[in-house]
Amino acid sequence: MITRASGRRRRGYPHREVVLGGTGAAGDNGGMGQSPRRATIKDVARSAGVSYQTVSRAMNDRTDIDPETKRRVLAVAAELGYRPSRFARGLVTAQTTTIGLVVPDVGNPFFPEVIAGVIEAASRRDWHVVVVSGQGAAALRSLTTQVDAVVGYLDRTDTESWDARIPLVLLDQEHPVAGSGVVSVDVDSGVRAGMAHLLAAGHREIGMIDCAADCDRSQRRRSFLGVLGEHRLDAADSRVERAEQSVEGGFGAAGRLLERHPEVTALFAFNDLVAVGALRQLRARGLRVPRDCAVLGFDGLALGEWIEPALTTVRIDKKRLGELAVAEVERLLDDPAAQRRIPVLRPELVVRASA
Amino acid sequence: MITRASGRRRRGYPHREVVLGGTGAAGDNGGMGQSPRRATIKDVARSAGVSYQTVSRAMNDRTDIDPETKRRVLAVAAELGYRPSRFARGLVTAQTTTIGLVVPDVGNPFFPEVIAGVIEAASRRDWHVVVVSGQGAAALRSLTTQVDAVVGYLDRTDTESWDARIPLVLLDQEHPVAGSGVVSVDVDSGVRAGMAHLLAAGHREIGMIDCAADCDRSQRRRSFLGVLGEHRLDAADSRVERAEQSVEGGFGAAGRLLERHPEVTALFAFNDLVAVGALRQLRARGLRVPRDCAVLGFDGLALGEWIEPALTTVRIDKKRLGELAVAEVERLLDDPAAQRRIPVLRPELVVRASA
DNA sequence: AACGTTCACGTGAACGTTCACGAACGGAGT
DNA sequence: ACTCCGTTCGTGAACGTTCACGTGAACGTT
Repeated sequence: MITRASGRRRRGYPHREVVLGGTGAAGDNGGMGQSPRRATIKDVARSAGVSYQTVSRAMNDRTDIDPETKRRVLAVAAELGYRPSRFARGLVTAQTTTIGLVVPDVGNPFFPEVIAGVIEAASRRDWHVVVVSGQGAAALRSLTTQVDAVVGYLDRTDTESWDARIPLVLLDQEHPVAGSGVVSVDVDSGVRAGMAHLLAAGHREIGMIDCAADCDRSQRRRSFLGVLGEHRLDAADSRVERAEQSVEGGFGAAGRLLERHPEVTALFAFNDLVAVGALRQLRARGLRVPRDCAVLGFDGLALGEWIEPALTTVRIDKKRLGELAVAEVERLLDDPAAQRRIPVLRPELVVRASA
Repeated sequence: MITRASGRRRRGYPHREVVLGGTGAAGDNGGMGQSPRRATIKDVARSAGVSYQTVSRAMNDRTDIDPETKRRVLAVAAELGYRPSRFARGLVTAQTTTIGLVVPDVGNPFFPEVIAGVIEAASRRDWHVVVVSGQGAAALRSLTTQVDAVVGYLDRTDTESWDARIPLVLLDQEHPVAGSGVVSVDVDSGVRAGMAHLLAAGHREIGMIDCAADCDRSQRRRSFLGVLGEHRLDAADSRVERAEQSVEGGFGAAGRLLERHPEVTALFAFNDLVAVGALRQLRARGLRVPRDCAVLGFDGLALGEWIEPALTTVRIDKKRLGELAVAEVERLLDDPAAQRRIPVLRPELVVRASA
């Protein structure tokens, strides 16, 4: 009963892939690999001599289909390279929500831990997570059409062109954007806990390695200088050195700081990565940690306990940060106009060997 | 004011939404937290007194729309909490391909680096990446309906129930699955390079910390024992201790190994995380590295150069691993029946302080 | 012989969006 | 007056899938 030869070719009207191809033609599908048109369920049906519904039944392991028919349909589907369109399917079935996650740099171990937290929280809700890395603004735009909401560790500049078409939850951003949610970290209390520890150990000459100038998170420095001021200590800005958020950045900044202020006996770092760099700088200069100079990190990365000496740090519960962000997304998705009550995560001092 | 109300509506017949709208539930939107039905473009159109096409124009910043109309439509859309369905949109516009990435454990820094590689390679093609972590089988199934292909660092057991509905590319899996692609790592040559380094340094009593028993990657051990045999050295299996792939696992396994074989002067670890654990164990026992006992890692994680002593290791170019995997996906997507030529990644010995 | 039942399969109708058209309108130009 | 044009908007028709039915055959039951 296979009478497919005649009905095979449809009309000669130009399929609109050509028009739309303008978007994709730019980069991908390089060279010859042009697939003229993706096989649809109807192509399979026609080729197998059945109706599209029967194909659907075969593909989805449904009943009401003869095993022999099913086998034949599946064979034809395989031969044609048929893959059901997830868009068409998603349109008619229950739509699983997908959230985007934007992180600036997967190289910094902080973010993988946040990613893990977000993924875990999302999968508890049967949600999916699209992770994009690299510079925010472009990533944001490309996500907007693909996900139901975005969680992002973004700078202020990245969110400037946000159209608020879908909910956005910012992680630890000191400058919230109108119409977006925020999960905040109580940096001030964290810095104070860390500084209290340093002061209690007798340190009076404390330097800080802050993030780079283009980073818009200044709470750590403000709290740092605030604490010094409250204790009537020299709160000169010159004791604050800026660094890229990397081991190399911390290494260099610690070097510059020690050149200018050899008297410092403790270093407070913007994050653990920078702290590790500082640690290496101190070792390179033959200084013992913590005897000659103590080092205090921030973030509480796992690697802090693997290095020597183990890093004293202010830990942020990244799993929980992710969970809170996802919960915030859920709230925003349910009711975009809901009352804003910013969840705040309180960091915790973890005393190890380095301070 | 606009005087178009009468002229524009030629026939006032109720759009047949009435049938659908008959679900009275749709009316009480916003009462409880439950959103009974998501607002569609037609809801916005009706509420704003325009056609759905005009709403579409407003939402997509298109021309052919009066600024005033646009403003009103957008206001209505915001009020109704309207968000365009990405499925409906994806159905009609160019479908951006999305790939899933399954990694067993985001806690192991190896995977974030692979993730970064995959994401980077994907974004070069304007693709999206859905990252799922945790146990494979369930994750795989949930992904199948959401993505166009899957890249996974999976065990054999995870892929057993794979239906091959969409392409699957396995990372460094020694047991490929029928109908899936593979990106392989030439573990043997890596192990040999590392062992050659140890042997050249005079080590003869070499122990190994392998992965746990339920891990199906045995190439490292096979090559390790093979090299020993070729050099007429004691290739006793007793010098191979198994460990969970974590710092703690390596710590414990190194302890057990040293108890049984105090004579070993070098340790070859399954991966860098395990190697770091071994390093800690050695330090805990007062042994100097590499003088008393050398340590050789595998993977080439960034953290290897941050610790003390810096870890000598066999580096896998994870960026490239991701790139190859994505390229493989592209090939499979283009032509599922293409000739199989497994890309092989050759690791490289990085000599640092620990061996 | 007439009538239910089950099995295997086909037929409209959605789902929500964008695209290709065409139409109404006002303001010019001749 | 007429045509012509640009602006602004609406009307079908896709896109590819699943769902709720409907249908015909084969088979048994009354």
